[in-house]
Amino acid sequence: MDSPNNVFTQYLKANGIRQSTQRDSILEVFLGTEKHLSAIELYNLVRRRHPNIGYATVYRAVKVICNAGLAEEVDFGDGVARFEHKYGHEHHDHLICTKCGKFIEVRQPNIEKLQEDLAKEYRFIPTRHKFQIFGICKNCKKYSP
Amino acid sequence: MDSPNNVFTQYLKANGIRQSTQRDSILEVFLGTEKHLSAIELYNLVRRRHPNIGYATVYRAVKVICNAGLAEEVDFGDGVARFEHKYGHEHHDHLICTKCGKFIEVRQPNIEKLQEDLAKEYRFIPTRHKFQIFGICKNCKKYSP
DNA sequence: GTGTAAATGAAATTCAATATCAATTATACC
DNA sequence: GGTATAATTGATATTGAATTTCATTTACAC
Repeated sequence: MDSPNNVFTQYLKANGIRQSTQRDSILEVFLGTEKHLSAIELYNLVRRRHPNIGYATVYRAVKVICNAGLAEEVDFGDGVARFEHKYGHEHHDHLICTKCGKFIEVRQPNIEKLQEDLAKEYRFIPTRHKFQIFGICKNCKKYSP
Repeated sequence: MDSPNNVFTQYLKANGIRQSTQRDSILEVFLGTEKHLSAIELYNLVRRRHPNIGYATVYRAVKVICNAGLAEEVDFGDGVARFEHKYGHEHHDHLICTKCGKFIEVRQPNIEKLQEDLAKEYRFIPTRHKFQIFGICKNCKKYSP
């Protein structure tokens, strides 16, 4: 099967990385969220189940999960690395409100075309992209005309 | 006239910020480069002329220059904030090689259209965007087939 | 089971970003 | 031009996330 857990196990085996109770729990908790979590936020969630887990363990596990292709880092420009897992998510981009900090996930298939065009022109092999639009969301617009 | 120096002076006046020898020099040195500089890199350049200038002064000046609309922050995902001035530059996006770290500036006017479409759909007022494509540049491709 | 190499968790370190504060300097007003 | 005062400067300290270190524990190949 192609469940995230199988993908993860296979990735670990293929790279000589051992399975561990902690890392499995971290992945499980991570997949159970639908948020963009920083390492510390995920650490705090995992600690509910494993009060003795160390921050470094969570920090390292997130890196492994990203390398396994199950998550990716997103950056909203506030100096904190956040991570979103890809289970049940298509790729998407973000509208980021510079007033309240909220972000909206958006899908824009046409951007793939732009990426291909640029890549071809520069003989560049693209692996991923980030497209972020900064501005004022409709709520913030309302309260400061 | 509309020279960067005039824009800067006007911005300062309009916002009750004083003119200073140091800040003027920082702007001058910054505009004289064509690179994406971190605050420390710019600091080291400015120090050639002003050996006694403090890092904090450069750091603060860069923020003011950005607020004046003369530069913007770019982020290549390495944890260091870099700045590029806009004098003689149109807006552009970046192809970033994940192997050698080099980046290519690209212009892609169609992306403005995408931004407008998304903004309209979500009633979002966009002020700027970042579009980054990560991948392997043609040089790195050559040396690792 | 046993040996060994990887993983863990606590703590220390690093480093950019940012804040603090006394001394200095630019500007508005006289 | 002189003066008051509020912003700027530069040295230094602080913050906070990211990352490293290392002794102990654990997974797993044999």
